[in-house]
Parts: sequence; structure tokens; C-alpha cells
Amino acid sequence: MADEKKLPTIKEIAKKLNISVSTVSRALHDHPSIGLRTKMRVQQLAKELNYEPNQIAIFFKQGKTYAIGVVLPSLIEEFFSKAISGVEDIARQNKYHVFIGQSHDDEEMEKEIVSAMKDQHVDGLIVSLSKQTKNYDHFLSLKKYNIPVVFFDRVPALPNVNKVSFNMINGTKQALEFLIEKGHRRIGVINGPEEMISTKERIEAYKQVMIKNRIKIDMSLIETTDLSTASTVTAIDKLLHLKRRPTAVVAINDYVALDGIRHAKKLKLKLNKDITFVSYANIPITSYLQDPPIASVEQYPYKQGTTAAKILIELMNLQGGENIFHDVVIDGDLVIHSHK
Amino acid sequence: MADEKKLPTIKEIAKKLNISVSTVSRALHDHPSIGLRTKMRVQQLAKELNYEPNQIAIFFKQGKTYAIGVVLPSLIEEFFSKAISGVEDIARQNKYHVFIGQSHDDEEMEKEIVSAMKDQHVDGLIVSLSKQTKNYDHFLSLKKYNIPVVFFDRVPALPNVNKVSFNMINGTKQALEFLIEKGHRRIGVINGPEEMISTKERIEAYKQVMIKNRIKIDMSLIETTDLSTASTVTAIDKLLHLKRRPTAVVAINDYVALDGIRHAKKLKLKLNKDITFVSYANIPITSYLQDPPIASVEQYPYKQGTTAAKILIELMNLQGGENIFHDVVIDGDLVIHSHK
DNA sequence: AAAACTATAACAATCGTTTGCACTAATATT
DNA sequence: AATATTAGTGCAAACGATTGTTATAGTTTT
Repeated sequence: MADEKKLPTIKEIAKKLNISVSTVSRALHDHPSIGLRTKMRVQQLAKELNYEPNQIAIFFKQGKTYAIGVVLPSLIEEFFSKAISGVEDIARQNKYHVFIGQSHDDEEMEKEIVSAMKDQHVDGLIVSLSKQTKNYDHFLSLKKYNIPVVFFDRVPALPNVNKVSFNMINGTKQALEFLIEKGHRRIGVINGPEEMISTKERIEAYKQVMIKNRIKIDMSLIETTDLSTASTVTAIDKLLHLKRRPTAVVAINDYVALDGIRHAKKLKLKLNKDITFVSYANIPITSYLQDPPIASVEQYPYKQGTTAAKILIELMNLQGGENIFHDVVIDGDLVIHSHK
Repeated sequence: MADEKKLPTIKEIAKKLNISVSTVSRALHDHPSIGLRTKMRVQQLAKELNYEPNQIAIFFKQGKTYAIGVVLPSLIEEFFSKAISGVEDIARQNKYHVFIGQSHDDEEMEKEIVSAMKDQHVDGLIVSLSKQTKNYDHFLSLKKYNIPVVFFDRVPALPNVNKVSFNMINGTKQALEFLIEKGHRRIGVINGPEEMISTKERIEAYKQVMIKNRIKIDMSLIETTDLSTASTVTAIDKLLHLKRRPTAVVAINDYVALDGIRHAKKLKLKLNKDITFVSYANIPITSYLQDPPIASVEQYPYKQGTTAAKILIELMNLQGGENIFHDVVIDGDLVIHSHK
């Protein structure tokens, strides 16, 4: 029943016109060595038949797929869905398509996805690591296949890789300086999992700012969370029960801050009086909240996405593997929500 | 410098072993007509060389890509990022890969994406329409290429298409009955753009519930928004300035409800006393809000995604184009956030 | 010992397109 | 008029893998 007609090919056109396939191919590409008459005839028939080149055949011939893969933890996080929009926009501008895979922060899943994408012969990969990932072999081995990789945001602690990362030191300094300017002296931090580079960077920034402002560094003010609400609540609870409680807390992201805020309220603390929160990420719903963090560090995910994509495209267009590695650092900005 | 070694192919193995490529191919596939000795030799060398079949060549030969495309408005909406997770999970289970394209609610963009995916020879498509889309030709023409399409959530008003849609009538009835049970008699609606089927369905449900409960239908209680905050505020403002104000409002989604709630507060109305909100979608941040809608209709986006993907895979495995169309309706549930 | 069979492997076509090279005929050059 | 040039086309290989058909042994059957 269904119109199982095969799609028209260059061969058919050739046969119908009684010329060779190579002539047809060249005619369709406006090759100078083809006569005007033939060109016209070919192009017209192609249009009539609704001919469209078989991309798969072309990919096969060229050994390219014009596809790039993006591997990231979870699209549900707004940060990543914005980042992938950036990737997609640049990709489309350059005639590339985007494959997507979510690792859900699972290293095994991440490996599987990378392997599948390699099989699918993506021309390049953009990756934000799962927070579990400790081994990077599955990425490094892509070199053998000539598949360039650009990491963003959650980048590996390796030299000689291409990466776009957020300037966590600078961002954290901005947050801390802002709080210090507001008079805070005891500032707590709810940091991320230790494997993540950014976790160390926050500590580094913390130390630098404290030294610069001649505030004694107290490491008991630094707690970590695995980003789950339970873990966050444990962390904030510790901070709020210190003999000398912090008057402000920098939280690794808005959700962590919100969990912290909720818990602080439960402990009957007055927001922005007893305790003040600043966080990273800047999710849009803060505008609907009664008690948002007073400021967040915007990390420009869309820009991270476009930047990574641009680098990848440059790498894919390179002939051999030049040994230059891109290492772009994106600066954040502190967005102030409230001046209370 | 770079290890520009070509990947090993079946040909190389054949040459090194002084046998034909067909023998190698069959040996690798455990074909019975190949002797044990040869099989072993081939398989061992393949392993040594780290041979992996060139998927593109295979796709080309088979005319299949094992890729499915997903076209949806925007990943930033949690509804869609959850839905695509559903698609991805089912796809992976069935060895399919997922391409992604965001229309950003632009019909032209949607057309472009579909065309690009067709060029890329996806084996099938899963689509949630842009809210602008009025013409469906770009989808219908895919039939010619034997690319099946399954729509979900935002489905076209056409017979003879495959679709997974939300039972908006039922969901809306639940919301309305809930409000009526709480004693509300004048219930407003902030509906969506008129092109969307769901918009009509909400009205239909509204009428049915009102008739059933012997409440006079007042169409001035039904306003529409294009989902922008400005448009929403206009709509809610109209409702709240009616001579006989509604005591409750059903809003098309949580964000619209939040915009409405904010505006109501600005007008000094007391939430859940002067005015009560119910919405659709059930975003997770409601738990952080001081004044969330008291209930939302959960639409199970992940399930919509998996369902659509399963149908698509079934369709792709079908030989010719059977003329059976799937039309699955997903029922929602009212999730109550607050009993105030 | 001739015929028939079996196991194993090679041959060759195929998928759709691109591209280096060879070829023909017509035109231009001397 | 003989030679060189050029415009326009065709031939064939190539990309990597699969698969129907055929060929070559060696083995069994009668």
C-alpha cells in the first residue's frame, strides 16, 4: 500500500538522460567542465524528480558525519539545557548536527554514551563530566579515532585537553568580597564534591580573599555537599551550629542555597539578618521567591556552550592533530537580587 | 606528528591473512560456512588490531542510521527535558541514538530542523510542535521518505497521525472538581494560545464540569496568555478586575500561575483566601515557594517521552507502511501542595 | 573408480557519490 | 594543413561492509 518508491539517485538521472553518473554529479555541483546544455538538463530533471543527495553515502565517502555529540550530566539542570542551546546554535550555523547523551552523573553510563557516539562516528565531542568520573580513558582513547573533544564547565584535571571552564576563583572572590563589603567577617561555604576541580578552586579563592582582607581562615566554616538535599541540610546544619556561627554562606548553587535557606528558617534564623546567602547559577525562579539568595554568580552557560562548540568546530576543521590545546576561562558576574 | 593511522578495516585483515574480505566478514559474524581455523585466526587478528566495524559503511549499506530525531520547543522547559530523557532511555535500550533540535517555538526553525534531520536520514522522528505551527506539511512529507513520526504533548489537529497526548479534559476536570469541592463557584482560567488543541480542551472540560455542577458558565472568566509574563499579567489583571471576581484560577502552567500569584499579591489580594491558584506541570521548585499554587496537574512528561519512543520504535521496525495510527492518551493526576 | 556430496573459501555485485584520468571532437595556432 | 589546445564527457576506482553465487578442494556414496 505505502508508497515504497525508492528515492531518486544520481544513477537514475544518468540513465534517463543517457549520460554518465560522473557527468550528473558534476553537473549538479556546477563543475566548470560540464557544458551549459547538459547542466541545465540535469538540474531540471533533478528538480522534477525531487532528487536529494543521499547524505549517508556522502558521509560514508567523506568519512565525516557532520555530527557532534554532547555528553552532559542532566538536561533537567537549567545550566546544561542552556549550554546545549549554545552548542546547538553554533552547530547549526556550521551545518553540524547535535547528538545528545545524559550521563546522569554515572561514570559507566558516560562511558557507554561515549562509546556509542564513537560508533556512530561523530566528528567531535563536547563533554561536561559526570561528577563521579575519576578516570578519563574513555575520552583520551578518542584520539585514536581522531575525534576531538572539548570539555566545558566540569572539566578534567588534565593538561593537554581542550576545555572551557568557569573562572571559579574569580567568581568566588566576587561573592566573598561582596559579603565582606557588607560587613560579614565569618563566612561559611557549602562546597561541592571533592573530586570536582571547582571545589578546590573555591577554597583557593576563599583563602586568598580572607588573607587579603586580613580575616583569619577557619576551615571549619567550609562544608561540602553531594548536592542532594539531605547532604546539603547536614552541611548547613553543621555550619549553623558552630559555636561561632557564620553570618553569611556561599552555596555552590541556587538549589543548595534554597535548601540552606529553608533549613535556616526552620532553625528560626532571620534571613539576611542572622544569616545571608549567596550562590552560583542564577536560576530564573529566584524572582518568584520570597527569600532568594541575595546574590548569585552568573556562570553564562549559553556562552560556555557556544564557546566550546566554536573551539570544537575549529578543531574538526584542522587537518592533522596539531598539538595546541584550548583552555578558555569564562568570567562570571555577580548578580545582585536584593540589597537587604 | 599525530597518530594519523587509519582505522583497521576488514580489507586489511583480509590482506594480512591472505584471504578474501568476504571470508573475513563472515568469520567475524560466525558464519557457519567458515572453518574453525580461519575463524579463529580472523577473530584474533581483529582483536589485535582493535578492529571495529565502520558503522557509517554499514548504515550506508543498510539504508538505516539507527538515529531518531527529537524536535521540541525548548529544553529549558523542564517538561521537555524530562520528556527527552524518556525518549533517550528507550532509544538507548533499543540501540538507537537521539538527535535533538529545539524549535524555540518558531515554525521556520522547526521546518529547518526537520529538513536537516531528514537529510541526516534519521530513521524516525519524535515531535512536539512549536506553538506557532499551523502548517504540518513539513511533517507529512516525511512519509515519502519512509520516516515515521510520532507527536507528543503538542500534537497536530489531524487524523491519521501517531500521537501521544495528555488527557487535558480529564486533567482539567480534576483541577476544577477539586476547586469546586473546596467551595469555589466562580473559577477563572488562564488558557493558552488558541492554536493549541489543549486550549480548546480546557474550555470543553470547563463547560462540562460547570454543567455537571449546575454552575452558570461565564466565558468572561476565561482569558488567554501567550505564556509571556506580560501577557499573563494582562490576563490575570482582567480576571481580577471583573465586577464579580473569581475566587480561584486554573493556570495553564506553573510559571503562569506564579506570575499570576505575584500579580495578585501586588493587588493586595490574600492568597488562598481572596484568590486560589491551581496549575499544570508541577515543577519541583514549588517546594521552595512561600505561595505555590495549591495544586498542579502532573502531566508525566517522562512517560510521554517513553511512550512516544516505544511507538516510534515499533513503527520503524514495521516493514511497509501499515495504516494503523497510534493515538495514546496519558492521564494526569492532581498533585496537592497545600491544604490551606 | 566414477558420481555425488560437503565443507570451505573466493568472486563479484551492490549501496550512492565523488574524483583523477583518459578520451573524443572541435577549435585555435602556426 | 599539420599540430596544439581546449571544452565536454565517460570510465573506473574508491569509501567499508554484506551477501548471493560460484569454484575448489576433499570426502563420501554407489
